[in-house]
Amino acid sequence: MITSTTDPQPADFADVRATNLAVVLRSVREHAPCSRADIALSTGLNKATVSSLVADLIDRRLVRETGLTENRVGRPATMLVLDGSPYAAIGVEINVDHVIAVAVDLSGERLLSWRRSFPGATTTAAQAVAAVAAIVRRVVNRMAREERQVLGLAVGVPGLVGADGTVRVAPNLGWRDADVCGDLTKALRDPGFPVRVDNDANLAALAEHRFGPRAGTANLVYLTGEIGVGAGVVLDGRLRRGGQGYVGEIGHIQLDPLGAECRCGRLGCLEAVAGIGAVLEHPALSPAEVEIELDEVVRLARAADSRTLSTLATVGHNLGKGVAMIANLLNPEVVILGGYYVPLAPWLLPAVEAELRGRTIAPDAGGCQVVASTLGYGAAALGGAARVLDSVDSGRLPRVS
Amino acid sequence: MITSTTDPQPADFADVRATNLAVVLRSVREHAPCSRADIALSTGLNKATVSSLVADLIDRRLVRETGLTENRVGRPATMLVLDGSPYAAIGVEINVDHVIAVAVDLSGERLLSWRRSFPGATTTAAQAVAAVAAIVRRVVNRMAREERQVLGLAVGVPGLVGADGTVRVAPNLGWRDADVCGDLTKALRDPGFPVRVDNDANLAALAEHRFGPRAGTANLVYLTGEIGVGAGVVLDGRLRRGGQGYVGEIGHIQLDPLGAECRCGRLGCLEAVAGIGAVLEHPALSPAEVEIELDEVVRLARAADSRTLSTLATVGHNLGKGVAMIANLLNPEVVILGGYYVPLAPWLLPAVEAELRGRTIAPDAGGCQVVASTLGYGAAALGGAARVLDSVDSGRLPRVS
DNA sequence: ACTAGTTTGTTTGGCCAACGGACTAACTAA
DNA sequence: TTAGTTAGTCCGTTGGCCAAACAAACTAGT
Repeated sequence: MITSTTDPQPADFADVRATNLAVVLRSVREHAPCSRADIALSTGLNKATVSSLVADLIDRRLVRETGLTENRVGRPATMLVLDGSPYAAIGVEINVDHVIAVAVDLSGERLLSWRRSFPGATTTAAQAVAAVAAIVRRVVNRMAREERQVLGLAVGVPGLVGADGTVRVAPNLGWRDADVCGDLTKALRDPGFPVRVDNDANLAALAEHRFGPRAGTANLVYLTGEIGVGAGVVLDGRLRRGGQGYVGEIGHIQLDPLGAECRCGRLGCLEAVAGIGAVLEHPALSPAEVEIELDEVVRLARAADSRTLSTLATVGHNLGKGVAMIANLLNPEVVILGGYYVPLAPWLLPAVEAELRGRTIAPDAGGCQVVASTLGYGAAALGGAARVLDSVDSGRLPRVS
Repeated sequence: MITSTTDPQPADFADVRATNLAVVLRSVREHAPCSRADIALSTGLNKATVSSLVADLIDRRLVRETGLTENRVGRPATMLVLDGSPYAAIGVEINVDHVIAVAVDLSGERLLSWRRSFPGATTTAAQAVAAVAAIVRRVVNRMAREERQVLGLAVGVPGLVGADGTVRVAPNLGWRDADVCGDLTKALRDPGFPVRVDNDANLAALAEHRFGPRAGTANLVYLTGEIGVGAGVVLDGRLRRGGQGYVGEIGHIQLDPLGAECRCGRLGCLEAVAGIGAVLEHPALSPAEVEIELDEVVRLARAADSRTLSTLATVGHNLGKGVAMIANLLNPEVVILGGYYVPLAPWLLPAVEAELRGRTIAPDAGGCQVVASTLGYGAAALGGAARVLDSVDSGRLPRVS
């Protein structure tokens, strides 16, 4: 059955065409290299229809023919692959002290991955927007030199982002009601591609959903382990944002009424008892110092320093409470730990899993697994690119040249 | 754009037709009585197309012409309404000591609402299935006498229900791994309509989503207040079930590590500190006794008995912690309190709202409101019927006779 | 009463996209 | 060389939407 996202939308031929173009595009992405006959078989579309759709995709330079099969019975098949060269999707993430920009081609191949530090300790929204605009302009120029058309840009911000791309609150950046999307669009002056702003955890979840080892998992949750803790939630194959776009704000849920005081003033927030701050000795460090001290923690843990191990176990158990909450409420197939949790995962995961299993009412934790992200730093930026590719995959193809 | 629920599904004409039939059907449901021209205007479909679609719906007896407009300029319009008479949707809920069966017609009009108590104190799955089969047979007979075709049946069970309709665990019923859906289908012997089993909170959420005062709200959460506490979650307009169907199992999330002991053996579960058990004096009562004692609590609260008010305030604050968790993680537009929470709502809601506002990181609680359900007992049964109507609305129309 | 204007809903013809089957193309195997 | 196999195109058909013309049935104004 056809089901439109916004319900009362009628369908016509154009929709059928767009749907089937997207189906074929996804099929090529999944099975490349493959022949038209393969696509017809795997999608159930008629061979003639597939030929027509593929011709259309080739016209749009989304798909490319690449040689023939050999040494097989029957007529050789002309193989199809996604055409990587003519397009690019850009993702950016804004962090406390730096921005990361990533560009990928249509097949998800990473074209570039740039990082730029902010000069000062704190950054206003306007400064950040200027920095993002600058780096994006450079990326766009690079793409233009490679004769790629930019399909879109998505920017991840650690904070509450409304549906319109306005940043309502970003505690770690100190922002409030900043129209990042509007300002950025203005700063880029008629960029010719859509610009979107989203929560960093949301985009990182999308990155895992498209590029991670568990790509394609219909229900997954990504937990950021930065200064703050947030979650990106994919349910039934799509990112869920809720009524105002604030899904996954798990950082200040109280785990223990008698727990440590959080930066937000409340007691026992997940962020306070299971955030990176609970791992390190000295609170309120700069990001660079955090990394240094984190390395030291890893070194001590490797050396089986008992105090470090006990701290990590405590944090792991606290984190496990949070993961169990997610498992009970959202029943994902997998919860992916990102950010600073990744290097600490060997010591955190046992405690997390123990808590998860002990606290979920569903047998076997509802089939929920916990893993550390393998995407590395810049997951949200990569997710921004995934966001752009998603919109292509769901049928917003670039106009034929 | 057309977006299929299971992604790689290609579309063809039949899909366009089914989509547009459903669009017109929903339009009639929403704007009835209305003319073909009204539908064309509101859906954007062509007048000719609407005529053809309406003719099809009339053939299927889903829609009926009802008189002409008068005293208006121009040719009088033939008004259309949903045809209530030829179909029925059945919903059933299984409770600890009784079952409730509800039938509604296509327009949601309630045709009957039957309740049947179980004889013994406890009921096995087999006994319950037999009782449900018996009451459903009687409902089906009644519908047959009224010459209605039964479109489907959905049964709500308070427990973990897998995607296949198997009840994995139902603590309050004492069931484990009961194939309720399979057994019920067998007991009904080729019923000629689809039989589904779902979690009671899920169905109640659907009931609110279709019939409640906040019907149509894209993101809502229903909280059951029975012996156990569970949540049904509607996000982006659809019920979300997660990986194995266990979304919303909030009852045994720990609110306070030092809280009261729960029936599950853990400490400080939501169910233990905010369930109905925390309101009443005597734990482990039979459902009938609970109702009696609940009436007494309401009486005392009305009389401003200070101990009762303080108990309710405590429970309200605890419940508020749970609602805040939901608001932070899922960001719904509304959380609806059901079951035993409804009569207690006047005393619970102030505390719940205070906690909600104090514990949500998003400004204004992310736009989340808390209200008491107005659907009364049998919400899950009504939701079962809603589940059946949903599948009609999304395009699974009954075959033309 | 008659005409002009308005609105409804049907009819007609055109268009578009998918489909099935026939057909051509290009290979392997014997 | 021939038979068999597989790939992809061509062509006529089908089905559903659309635009526009048209018929139907009313009100309003003279």
